[in-house]
Amino acid sequence: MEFGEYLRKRREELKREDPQFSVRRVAGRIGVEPSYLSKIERSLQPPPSEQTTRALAEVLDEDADFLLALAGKVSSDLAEIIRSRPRLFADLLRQLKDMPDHAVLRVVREVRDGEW
Amino acid sequence: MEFGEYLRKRREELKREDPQFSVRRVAGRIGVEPSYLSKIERSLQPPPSEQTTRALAEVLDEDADFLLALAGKVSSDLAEIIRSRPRLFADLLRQLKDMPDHAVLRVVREVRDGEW
DNA sequence: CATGATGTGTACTGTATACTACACACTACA
DNA sequence: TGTAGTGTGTAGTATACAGTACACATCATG
Repeated sequence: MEFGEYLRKRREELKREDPQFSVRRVAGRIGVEPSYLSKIERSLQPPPSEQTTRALAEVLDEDADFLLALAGKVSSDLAEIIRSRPRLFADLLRQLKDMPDHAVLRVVREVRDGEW
Repeated sequence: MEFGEYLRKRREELKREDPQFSVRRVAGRIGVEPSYLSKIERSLQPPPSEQTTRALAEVLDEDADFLLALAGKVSSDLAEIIRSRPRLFADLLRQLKDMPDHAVLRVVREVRDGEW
């Protein structure tokens, strides 16, 4: 699903329970013009900046990394991590690229549990 | 060290052994104007596009991921990997962010050697 | 039935990105 | 001494990014 399409679906869903989730109100809360948000939701504009996407994620109670991915972006803190040790993390990611989720999760878990 | 500074150092180093590595010749090989490359090397221009940075890496026999990192960028194939499973890889990277190289390398090695 | 809120269309803006084009002064060397 | 090559300065360009500003028609309701 596209970014705009997803956004509209999610916002409409929340709006059914709470009229606060109108285009205008949400636009107000994230600090952009209503017409701009409207266009984004209908894919007449490309996804907004990382900052605005993060604000949207917060308001719509969505995961920021997920929403940024839909927007075709990668969180700048992740980019920063990679840039700090590019060869190391590049190798790691290319290695894990096609591994099933559970295998990757195992790495996360083992590292977190300090088995190193 | 900055991108431009590094570039110049590396090119000059190669030039000492081979006059092919003049600003003009290198610019020609990577497909940009000499004055543009000159300005980049003196940090009068920001680092070039990913494509041009890759071409530079090839000509200067440098690691592309390393050079892209110096340029403040992340390889688009890595961004693509993250975007394919954003929450998974975001967790992974934030978890490994402060781990020493050898710990991460151990993961890379074990995955490569098929112990999964 | 007036009033407030809603979604959207049109037009425009400022800044950044990623360069090109060309002229110029200098150097090497045949 | 002229000619080929070198590095660099100035000026300009096309495209993308990230929006704003405002008017308009529609809808709901008190």
